Amino acid sequence: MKRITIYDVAKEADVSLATVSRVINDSNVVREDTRIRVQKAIEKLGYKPNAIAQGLALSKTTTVSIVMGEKMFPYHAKILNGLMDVAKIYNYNIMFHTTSKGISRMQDVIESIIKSRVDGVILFNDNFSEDELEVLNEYQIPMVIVGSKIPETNIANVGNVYLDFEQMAYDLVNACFDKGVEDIALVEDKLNLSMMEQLKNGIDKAFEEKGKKFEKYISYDDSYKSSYVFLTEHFKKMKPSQMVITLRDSQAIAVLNASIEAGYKVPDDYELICILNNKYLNMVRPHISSYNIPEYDMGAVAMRLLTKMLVEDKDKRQPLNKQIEMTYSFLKRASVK
Amino acid sequence: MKRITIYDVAKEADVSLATVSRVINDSNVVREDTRIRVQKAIEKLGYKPNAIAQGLALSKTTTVSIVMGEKMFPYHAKILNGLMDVAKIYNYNIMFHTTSKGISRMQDVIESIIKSRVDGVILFNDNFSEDELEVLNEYQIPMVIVGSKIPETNIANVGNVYLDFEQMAYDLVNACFDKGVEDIALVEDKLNLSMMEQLKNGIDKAFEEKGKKFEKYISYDDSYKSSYVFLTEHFKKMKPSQMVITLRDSQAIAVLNASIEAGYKVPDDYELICILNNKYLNMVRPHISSYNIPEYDMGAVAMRLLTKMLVEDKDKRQPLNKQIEMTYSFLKRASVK
DNA sequence: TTGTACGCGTTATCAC
DNA sequence: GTGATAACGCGTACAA
Repeated sequence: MKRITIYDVAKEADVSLATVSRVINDSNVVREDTRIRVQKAIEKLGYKPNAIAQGLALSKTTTVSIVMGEKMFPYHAKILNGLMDVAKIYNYNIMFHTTSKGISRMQDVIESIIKSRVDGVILFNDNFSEDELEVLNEYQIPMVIVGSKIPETNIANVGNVYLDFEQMAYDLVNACFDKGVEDIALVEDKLNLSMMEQLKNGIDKAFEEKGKKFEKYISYDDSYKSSYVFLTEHFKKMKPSQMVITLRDSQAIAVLNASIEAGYKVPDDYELICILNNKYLNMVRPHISSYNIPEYDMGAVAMRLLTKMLVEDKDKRQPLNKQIEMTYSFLKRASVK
Repeated sequence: MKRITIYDVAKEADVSLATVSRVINDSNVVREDTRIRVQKAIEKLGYKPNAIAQGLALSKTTTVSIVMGEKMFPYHAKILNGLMDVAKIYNYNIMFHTTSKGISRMQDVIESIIKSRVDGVILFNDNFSEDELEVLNEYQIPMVIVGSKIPETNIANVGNVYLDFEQMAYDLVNACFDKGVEDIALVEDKLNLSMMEQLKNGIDKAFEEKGKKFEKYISYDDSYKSSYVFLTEHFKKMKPSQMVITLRDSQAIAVLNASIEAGYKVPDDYELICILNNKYLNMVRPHISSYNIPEYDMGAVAMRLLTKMLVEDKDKRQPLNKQIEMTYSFLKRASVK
């Protein structure tokens, strides 16, 4: 079966291809009866415009790339839903790229993004360097980084939709101080080191202001099969801090299980908070406290920001605010007093 | 900054664009010194071939679409990893589409797949009808369906990488019968009705062969906030079956929590199995038994099959086996005796 | 080995 | 309102 083109439709409807093109693109200069004739021809032949040819002719692909660490999949699910839903509204196609840790595959991803001539890029703040942003910037590809706050940069055309995790941690620690809780631990998550750093910065700052030094950053090397295995050992030797903070459910539940099996009780012996919320925190006993993060909205806002950036050139009325901070709230559950 | 094209490179290297094209595509007919000259020009100008134009010239986009239900993201993460890794090996780009339940957005997805002129499609066996496959087939788009077994179809160009969930359930129930366990329940999962049906078919078949009828299909309507809420009520009124089977972790953990809180003990009072494995099954107590499903491999095999199908026309040596059944094994954990 | 010219399927700018 | 025709950027027979 021959791929049918705009020429075939033109012949079938006995018009020129220009007219067919007009019908496709809803140009209102075409007479009603010819429009109908063309529509019928399109129907009859099952014609679908070739987006590739359109892309070439318009220098616009109506496609945006999304780049995500391959292990972050389950954790970014809701953000992705937000991204996809808004993309659908604006009729954007999505090219999806994953980066694997270790070997810097980010280079390859960037390469294919540039070759694909996508109109814009959404980056998760997992794993990329400023240099890599610089490359995308040279090729004039607008991008939005979603997740955590990125450092000040002089790269143009970069948006950022974020939560201020540093502030979150800072406030949390100060709230602890107010309650007289000063023995605070933070469990490392190797999957998202940039977020860990921001949390740690916030905690450090709070401690410093108190004239103290934060020293309970719980880290472990890869020789442990899992954080649970490590923590089981850990709690044999020492008791949990008064307040234990983790980033993801896995670490939180590992802390909970390991400590319970070591004879500790939550929240009587210590309190536990997991920064990133998900349903599993409610499936364990006691339920683990967390933060209500507007994940879906972050995705939706990020994609909407990107679409705005894509039309910014043509539509230079007012400067676009490209730094959007999202808000959160604390979800108090049984794991804290 | 002007988008630089193959012409710019040609001028810079003082050759024709044909030669540049040859260098890009590793044609070995080009002399070494001119190749180097061209390479240098490419470097200097930062030229990246326009994949859109290539796609138009070659009628080939080197892109495949992946279609998935938007809620299935966390559950298909590993399959997706397999898909992405193999796609990367073959240098395929990925267009990502999600379908939402309710309003049949699948139509829109198919529309954009056709327009995009992707070379092939990977479909998760979540939510699509035979009619929709038929449309893709009319447009000659090779596709591979991954997940569960699809019914016999006379649609050409369809591959299937699957687990035989019906057989799995059938074998499981018979194993129960052998142990004298005949009171078996299956908890519904509305997120994946096609898999549920296959499981139910297997159970029905085993019961029928025993001259009995399977009647404990535990279903609940959407008025319940969650399966946990429903099950909490449920176990107040009746005790768990000897063997409870669920599809996903959420239901399994809901059963576990609700039953424990109702005073039952696992596996003493009843046994529990969750078909789809994941790490959370090991985070609850007791650990929930499950099946070891080669998810990553399913993705990898599916993508590899698709790439083979894409070159099949040119390379018609032997018929390709497009029905690939994957194997699984039982993961016995503390939730069974 | 290299260059010329055409085709890939559209959109947009002209004329008419 | 409609129809030629030149882009868009590249691959590739064919010619040189």
